[in-house]
Amino acid sequence: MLGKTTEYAIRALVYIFIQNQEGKRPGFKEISKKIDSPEQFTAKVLQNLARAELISSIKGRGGGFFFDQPATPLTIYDVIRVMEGEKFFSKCGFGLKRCDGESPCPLHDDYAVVRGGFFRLVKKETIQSLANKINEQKAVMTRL
Amino acid sequence: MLGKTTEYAIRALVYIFIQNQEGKRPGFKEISKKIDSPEQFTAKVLQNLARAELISSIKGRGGGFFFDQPATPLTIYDVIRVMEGEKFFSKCGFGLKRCDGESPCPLHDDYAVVRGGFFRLVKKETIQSLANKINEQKAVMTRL
DNA sequence: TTATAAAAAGACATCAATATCTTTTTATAG
DNA sequence: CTATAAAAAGATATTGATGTCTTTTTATAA
Repeated sequence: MLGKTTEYAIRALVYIFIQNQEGKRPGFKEISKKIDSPEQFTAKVLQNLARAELISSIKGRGGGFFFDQPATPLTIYDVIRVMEGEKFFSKCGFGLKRCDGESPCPLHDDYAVVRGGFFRLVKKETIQSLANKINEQKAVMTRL
Repeated sequence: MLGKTTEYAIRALVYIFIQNQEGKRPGFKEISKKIDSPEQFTAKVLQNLARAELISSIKGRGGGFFFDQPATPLTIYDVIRVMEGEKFFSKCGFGLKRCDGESPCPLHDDYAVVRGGFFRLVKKETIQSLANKINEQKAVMTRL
């Protein structure tokens, strides 16, 4: 479904958010260790997230990654949009270049339902809500 | 969602099925033209589908691709399983190597619902049902 | 039995996603 | 001001998905 790069992004954001709650600003080495992702590649992903202004970063001693507005919910939808692009949510399931109610592919109607469910999911869940589940030990961050 | 290769496979199967209904056995050149896919690559995809016994093929003059048992429904699920592998349906949405009710990722429950919807879709729809929609002009095979 | 048509097979080629390595820039501590 | 810590940037590498080209095998028709 999502590319690895997007998965790293979501996991990294959740980890950063949780660390921020404790007043810390983790760096990419720590993050990659904790979310089980390749170190340098994670640095690139974090760079992209910072450029897209989903997070902020500070260079130099004591630097790291953090949320400027931790109270503002950041939906998984927003993360996917930044990482995968907008068309991710509209691509035809049958592979047609164009596909709509006017001249639909044979999967169009059923696929619209499933996609709608996915859309609601990523609009409902946020980095904050995922972090809460982990804080409340209703979910885990990693697993061997 | 699905890889291009799988999309070509599904479109090709639907086209072959429709042609078979008219007593014809299309070859890969005709198929690739009609489903808008690269010619040689489509030949490889068809080879794989034949090796997996989802279709049969005949070499030589008058040869081409066809369904041995056109009356036996072939689900989209079966096609995806052959093309993408079984794990396609169980991969964790958050990217964890293992993820289940015991120690779920923070997307687990919501994701299970969406995936369930997708699973029902691909188990319900078949090459035959897609072909019917096209025959009845309720859907189209390609679009520029 | 030879020419032809078609799929199968094998070898490459290209491109995007994923990943690593090195150098540069920036900030802070001492 | 110098050493150090950290992110940013640039260059390169690897891998898997996608795509092409050439040769081989198989079947049929004439």
